[in-house]
Amino acid sequence: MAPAAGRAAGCTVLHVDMDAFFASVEVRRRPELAGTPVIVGGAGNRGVVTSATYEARRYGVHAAMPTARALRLCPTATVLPGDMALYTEVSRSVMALFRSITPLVEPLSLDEAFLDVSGAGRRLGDAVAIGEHIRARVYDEQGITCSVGVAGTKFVAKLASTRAKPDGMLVVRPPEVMGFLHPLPVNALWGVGPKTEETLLRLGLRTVGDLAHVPARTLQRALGAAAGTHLHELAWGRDPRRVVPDEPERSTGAEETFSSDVDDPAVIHRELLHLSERTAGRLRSIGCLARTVSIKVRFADFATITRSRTLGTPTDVGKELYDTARALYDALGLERARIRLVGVRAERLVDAGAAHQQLELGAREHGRRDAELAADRAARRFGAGAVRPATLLHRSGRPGGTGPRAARTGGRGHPEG
DNA sequence: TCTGGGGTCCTCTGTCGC
DNA sequence: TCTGGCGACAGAGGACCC
Repeated sequence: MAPAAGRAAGCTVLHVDMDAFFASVEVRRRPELAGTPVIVGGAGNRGVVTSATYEARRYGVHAAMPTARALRLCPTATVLPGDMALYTEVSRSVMALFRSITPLVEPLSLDEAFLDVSGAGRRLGDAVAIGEHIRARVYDEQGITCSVGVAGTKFVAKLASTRAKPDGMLVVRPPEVMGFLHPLPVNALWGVGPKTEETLLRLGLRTVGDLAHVPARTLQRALGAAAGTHLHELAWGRDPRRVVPDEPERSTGAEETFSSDVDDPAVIHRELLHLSERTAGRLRSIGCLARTVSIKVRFADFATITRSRTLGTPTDVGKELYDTARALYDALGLERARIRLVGVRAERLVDAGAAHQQLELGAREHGRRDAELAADRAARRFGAGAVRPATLLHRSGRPGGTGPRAARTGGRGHPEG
């Protein structure tokens, strides 16, 4: 492994990952919190940690941990609800910085991205120089730190940035890949979570090196053809995936956990309407229509089911998503079952521009969609929720604590690291 | 020590048309 | 007319990621 200095022959992929992103942005906004444990996450009885400063992590706090437990481990921590609008804005600036270096930027989430810098060398030097340049500029312009992994493949670059954290950079040249990879535990590999790790440990496979030295057939039998082949390839450092900018979205949706379990169908219906409106708004904002609508229902015992239906005509209209979502829910025939969470997703997305041209031929009814577009405009001007269906007017502040969690952290991901 | 929210991908199964 | 094989597709669920 090369420290930052030195040439980066064969290394054209950078993985850049912000350190404790949400928490770092909060500390930047409130400098008096610098050097103290800060947790960003839901503060309600069902909230979880979204991001934590390294000072909090020393107490064992980590992402996805219930906030209540995190506070037991680290009672002095400051808990903040999170500000997705701010994190999105910082993320946009950082991604714009990356794109000023190379057009080949593939964002993975708000706080990390792959960069292919094979074409940027003449201007800015080799991948190592570019990595240092990025780290300096992110700190100067945003006041937060990031870590960078440099390698010849995406997955080694990602592992390298993880090892470099916090506020570091690690270069893994092609001849060094096996020495870097093989001592790592199997769960370091992308795609190995708790279940797969358990299966691998049962086979006596503890390290990436162990995995590399069993026949691919063994892994395929244990994990399925795709996963087995994939992991075996990764264990030998083979990852042909290129850095691909502007991948189209495949689905979008919204879900809510109630602050206490709900058994009233009227409350569930109202929530499905709200989630359908949110999902439709997102579809319109990304210029897509959904061919399939799916719902998710999580019961009090955490058992989760999904149901889906493909529409005759793709849509981005909240009312149409809701009609399907409600029909799917009603078809479950749940008699006063205690429900913890409901969700609505729009799947098999198609480009709205192309689809609408076809819809013109069918002389579709436009009234509802026009009304929702007008609501979008009102929301942009006066704020979210400025216009909403009459049945949702009394949604907030429902008594009995059966509404969605009060302290929402929103957004995707735990920008950890 | 009780488990959020937004996603992607894969596998299995059933159905349908040929 | 019935049956089986096959591919395509839809639906459900699981695992995983951030």
